[in-house]
Amino acid sequence: MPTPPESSGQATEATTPTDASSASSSDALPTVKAIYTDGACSGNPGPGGWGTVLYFDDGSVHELGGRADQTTNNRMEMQAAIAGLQALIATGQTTPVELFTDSEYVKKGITQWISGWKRRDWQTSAKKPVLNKDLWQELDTVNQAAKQQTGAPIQWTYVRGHTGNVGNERCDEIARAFSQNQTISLKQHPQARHLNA
Amino acid sequence: MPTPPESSGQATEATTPTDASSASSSDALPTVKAIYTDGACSGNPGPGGWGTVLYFDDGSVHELGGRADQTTNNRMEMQAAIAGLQALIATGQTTPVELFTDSEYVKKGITQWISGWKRRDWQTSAKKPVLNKDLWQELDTVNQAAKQQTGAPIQWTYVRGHTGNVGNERCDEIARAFSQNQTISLKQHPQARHLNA
RNA sequence: GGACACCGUUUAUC
DNA sequence: GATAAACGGTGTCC
Repeated sequence: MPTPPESSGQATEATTPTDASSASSSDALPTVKAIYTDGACSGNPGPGGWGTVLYFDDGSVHELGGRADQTTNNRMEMQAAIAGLQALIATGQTTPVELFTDSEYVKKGITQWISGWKRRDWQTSAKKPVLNKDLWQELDTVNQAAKQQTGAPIQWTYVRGHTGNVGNERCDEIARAFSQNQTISLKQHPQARHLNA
Repeated sequence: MPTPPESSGQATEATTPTDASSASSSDALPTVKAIYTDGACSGNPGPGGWGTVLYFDDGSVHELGGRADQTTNNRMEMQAAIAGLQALIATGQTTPVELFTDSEYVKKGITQWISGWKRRDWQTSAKKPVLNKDLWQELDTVNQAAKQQTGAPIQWTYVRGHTGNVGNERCDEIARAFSQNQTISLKQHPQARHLNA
């Protein structure tokens, strides 16, 4: 089983169902209703992983994950969101989506703080350089592209971590598995294989 | 364990080694090479603490700390420096010393700004009264006395805070402990007990 | 306008 | 216990 490449949206060990149970035999993808994301990092900084799950309106799901050898918790949280939005964009979907994260850093960063950072040329309110600027810009790009394509801004929703939320727990599982280089079976939508970056 | 008195150079809970390991059995103090200082203040203004470490040329150290119920960060930074120079003077040492602080306020205040303040009768360049004049005058006095005694001006050196500098980090620990009224063991040089004001 | 420091808060990751 | 990051504020000076 190949290890997923560094820090890229990548699916490992798809369950390869013999047939799509809920998607009938059509080639059309169901609609993405929700995206869950989470990041993990052993040591922080240290080896990290991220997990993302797309929930479709027919009840099916598509799971993604990735890793980085040396990273931080916050970067992995961002990567998870970037991968989710990239996959969403790849579906060509034109209806709005809600994205769930347990990171206030990611949620507030993309919805509140980023406008100030642009205004101040990527300086924090304390006049220090904004960290993870590369990923913030990437996230900003896909966030705007998703808004454009779906006709509505991504609805960013914070969910408290480790409180039993099924979507969040599953992403946590995926993220942690990738961060520890463990193999994990990702549920992959048969009509969504092309979403794996 | 008694709480140290308000705002005085005071040692708590000396390690009371059975013997001075590196100072042999002589009564002579080793030479102070460096003095580190730091201040802390919960709330700012609020309860504050300061920490000072004298580093001797034989590798031994002598630590000091103190607190104030209601003060500011800058006053505590100044107190730490005053205590360090008072202790230096008490040793009777006649060789030059370097003093490290992470406060540009203290460093520039004593090395650059104070001459202008005296010239302008303790008015800032904006014609407002210089604050903390009491401590500036005290610091000026010990700074000059130390220069006189050691034969060279104190070398005031700025060190960036929280960047892993061992001396600075230790002073930070002491200052914060005193500001929060926590007990902390100060390493005390056996031949330097009299340095505790 | 600039600089340094000192806090307070929040979430996550270990 | 510690790190990763952001926000808000004060203490002080030039």
